[in-house]
Amino acid sequence: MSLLNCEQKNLISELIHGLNAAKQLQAQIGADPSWRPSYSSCLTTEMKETLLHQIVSSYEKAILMANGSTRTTTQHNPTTETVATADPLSGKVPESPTSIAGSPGSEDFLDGGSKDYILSSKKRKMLPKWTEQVRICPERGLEGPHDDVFSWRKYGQKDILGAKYPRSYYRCTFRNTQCCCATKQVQRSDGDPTIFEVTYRGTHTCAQRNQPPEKRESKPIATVVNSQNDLLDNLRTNLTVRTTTNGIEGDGFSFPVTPPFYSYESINGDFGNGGGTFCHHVGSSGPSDFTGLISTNTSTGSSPLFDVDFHFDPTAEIDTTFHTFLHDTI
DNA sequence: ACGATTTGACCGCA
DNA sequence: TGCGGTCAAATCGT
Repeated sequence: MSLLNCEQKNLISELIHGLNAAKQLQAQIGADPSWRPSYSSCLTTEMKETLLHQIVSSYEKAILMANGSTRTTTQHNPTTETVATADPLSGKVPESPTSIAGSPGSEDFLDGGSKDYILSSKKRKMLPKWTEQVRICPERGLEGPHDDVFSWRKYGQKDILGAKYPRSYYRCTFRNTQCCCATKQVQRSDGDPTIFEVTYRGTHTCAQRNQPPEKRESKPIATVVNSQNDLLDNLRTNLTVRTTTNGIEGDGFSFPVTPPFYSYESINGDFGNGGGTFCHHVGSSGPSDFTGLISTNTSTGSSPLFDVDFHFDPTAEIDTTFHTFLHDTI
């Protein structure tokens, strides 16, 4: 498989990941009671907000991947933090998560043994990194936040200086078989033992995320109370969606920087300054169709990443909107 | 037998 | 040189 095709595959996977989160949210709002009924009993408002965040994260990662796949150079940034703040189109662009993680077929994974470790040691620093604070449900016990939908394999544990609890290291179960180099670190909070800080590195390139959640090994016992993704936050800030109707350019909008990302508001197309909502309420008379160009703000102008035919229904729920995006862009 | 976990050792970086 | 991250052999569980 070529690198490009692999990145396209990952892009689709990312979008599907978001779709699955949207479906879970759909179940929570009662639109689809058949979706994981056992899961709903443990969900709180915070968890629903988390699902919303997963949707926007997948959406943003997909955009970032699409941006990365359009470039032919393999410029590396020295640190993850630099990646998070780089201008996606200025030439100082970060590797897309897919490229950073190393696609199957890239030189990272053609090497084995100690050489792979030596190489990955440097490249690991360039992996996208974000941290979530996960609170375990007391009724499920204190065995740890093994709640996310991916299958992880523990490969180490360390006592951390100044920390009351040891830090556990996990990698994707399919690291070897599917060249998925996603890792996570889990450490229990000193202050509140019911809270685990989970630091993720790299995005999953394995097939896990393509599977419906009920088919994965999943123990939904935790509630994410806060999450941060520096890379995607910056991308969100720099994103603007330009809209046109019948070739006439309309008001653009940006993605909100602070939650609620998806709360629906009737703001009649005012999405300026990043303070609007994702759902574009074109008017009060009903559903409207228009074409959206997703681009990034740069000093040298914007380059469209997608030509997207949106169909926004002002009465629709967010998952419908995201679903529409998936169907219209792939 | 095979996969997952544990744990001491090793390595790179600040 | 100490700390964090990872390796890999030993051990455990199914």
